[in-house]
Amino acid sequence: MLTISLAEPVPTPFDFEAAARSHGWSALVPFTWDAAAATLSRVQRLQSSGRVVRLHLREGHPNGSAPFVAVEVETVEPLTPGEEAEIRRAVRRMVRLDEDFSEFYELCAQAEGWTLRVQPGGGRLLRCPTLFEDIIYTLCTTNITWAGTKRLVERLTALLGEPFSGRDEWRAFPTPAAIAAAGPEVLRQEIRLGYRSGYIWELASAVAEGRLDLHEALEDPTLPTADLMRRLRQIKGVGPYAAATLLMILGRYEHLAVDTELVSHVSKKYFGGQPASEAEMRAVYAPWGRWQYLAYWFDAPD
DNA sequence: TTCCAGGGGTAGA
DNA sequence: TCTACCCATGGA
Repeated sequence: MLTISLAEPVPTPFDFEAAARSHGWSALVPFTWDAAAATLSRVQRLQSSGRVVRLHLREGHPNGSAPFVAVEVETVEPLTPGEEAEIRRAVRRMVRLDEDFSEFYELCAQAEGWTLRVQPGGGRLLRCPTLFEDIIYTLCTTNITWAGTKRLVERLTALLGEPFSGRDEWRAFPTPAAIAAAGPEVLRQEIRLGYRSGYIWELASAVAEGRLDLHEALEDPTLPTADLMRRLRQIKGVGPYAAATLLMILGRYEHLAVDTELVSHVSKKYFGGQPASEAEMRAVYAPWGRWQYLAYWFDAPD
């Protein structure tokens, strides 16, 4: 077994722990968060080669040099340059090293009467290495408790994910091809994805067969958000909540994901525990414009 | 037993 | 665009 160390440069300010932990994704396998070591780990199957590696990310502690994310790669064989490049891209995507939050920070500094829990360098919400994985995670958060979401993702990974170095307990998130090959009945009866089974199987099949290129269709920074929203809603199983969540994943924060958590928070904090209409709830965060998802996300409970 | 969860599709208006 | 109604599963 080899351990290869990489250092990925980060923008300033940057808060690694906030990036890893502000979003619930870090609690979904194959992510694990080690609080004592402040380390985010993930078993990862590299798309370029099919090799499965383990990644361990933590904050670099430079002596006078530029800050970085320290990446340890556990691998059975040395990495090719292509594999190393893929890992660096995955790290940059996961903790959003290429996203500019300066306007959001300025708004936070000027926002009187708001108590947003954002530290300098915060605001980054963890993503998966690929959009496909983010979409499956998101579909597993609809109409279910958070404990249920964790169970679904655990079973999906345990049954269909590829193990790292023969270790059953360390499996990568399943590929579209593995989910497609399993078929909707396995998803329904063994992984117990319920009514999500058909949606997830359809999406995985479309990606595996090359009928849908998620990166090409949805990760185009020049595409207007309204068009992105339309494309996301064409995915079966993606409704208003999931689409807004995925727009957040894509770095577009102008739509609120209205779910029971948001309803509960807004009712308690702004309406004295009384019910409010969706329009009234949206109006609370409307002043934040294209940053309203983050304003809600980091809004202090009371 | 019943309700409902970090909702969404479909049909019908 | 809005509203009923149905959809699987599991915890409370």
